[in-house]
Amino acid sequence: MQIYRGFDIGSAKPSPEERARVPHHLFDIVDADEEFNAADYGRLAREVCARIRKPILAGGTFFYLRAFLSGLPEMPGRDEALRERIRRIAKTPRGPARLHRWLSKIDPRSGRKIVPADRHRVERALEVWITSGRPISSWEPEAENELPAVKIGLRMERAALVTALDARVERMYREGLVDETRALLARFEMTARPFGTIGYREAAAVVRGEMAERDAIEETRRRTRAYAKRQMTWLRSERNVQWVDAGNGAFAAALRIIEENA
RNA sequence: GGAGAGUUGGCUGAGCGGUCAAAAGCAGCAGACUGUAAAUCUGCCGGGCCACGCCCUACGGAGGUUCGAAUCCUCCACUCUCCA
Repeated sequence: MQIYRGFDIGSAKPSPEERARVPHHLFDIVDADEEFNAADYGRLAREVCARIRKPILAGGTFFYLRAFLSGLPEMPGRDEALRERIRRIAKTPRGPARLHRWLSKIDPRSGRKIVPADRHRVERALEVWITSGRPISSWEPEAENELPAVKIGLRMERAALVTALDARVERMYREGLVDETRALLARFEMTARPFGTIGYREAAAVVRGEMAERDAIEETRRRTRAYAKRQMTWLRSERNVQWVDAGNGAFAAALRIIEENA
């Protein structure tokens, strides 16, 4: 989210002061209507990190982290025209089931792993098949060549986390998330990707008069909590994570871990 | 004071004699994650078991009708709307 120019409040970008103090990279690098994905991020991040002595990655988009640390298999990229065709089929009555049957036929392994309702994954798997003639599951991830890194996971008691999350959403709306969204909607199509994300999806509904701000805040809080939970799930299965309690001592504890591993 | 509507699992809310431990959504918990990833999706979700079957407790309370009730009847309690 923070790669998108103009999507500042809802993506909780660090302030200009913070960014002046510590050089930040790969923030504000694309507009909302430009195509950008995890593979792009992984490539760019590797380039940037090669120039930096001690790069620190901060964030919770762990798929992007993986794309950076481990890289994604060398398979075909995104084909917008093709995706459009697949999506058209998906919109027909029994579309999703048909697409999934097709997938199961050309790639039984993916058919088993991906459920028909998971439209993004069904779409991508078919896209890879159509453009390359190879099932997506035949591309093995590069074996164990993860970039060396010290992984520090912040940990917080659930109740305190929820309180902090709620306050964060409240603050975003107070700081003008709806106005920011209105201005962005004037520049980009409503279908642009970032308008579908937590915070912006609801703020956009407010701008369009489809949702009361109170309800939008509630919905954004809900989705934020669910997102935090997904991040925890991901982090729990991530290997070699060193856990640090969030709060006052966190920074010092993290530094200690980094020095020990230097 | 009169007329009507309602009381369902943590919440919202279906059900209107059996197939109901009770739809659906939310919340909660767990999980997945190969180019949309702050996206997309999955499972569990009253309790207890020697668990693909059984037991217990459940649909405001107490009785009743029935082979059988969340569903019908009676009374009670509470809530809401309208008329006074």
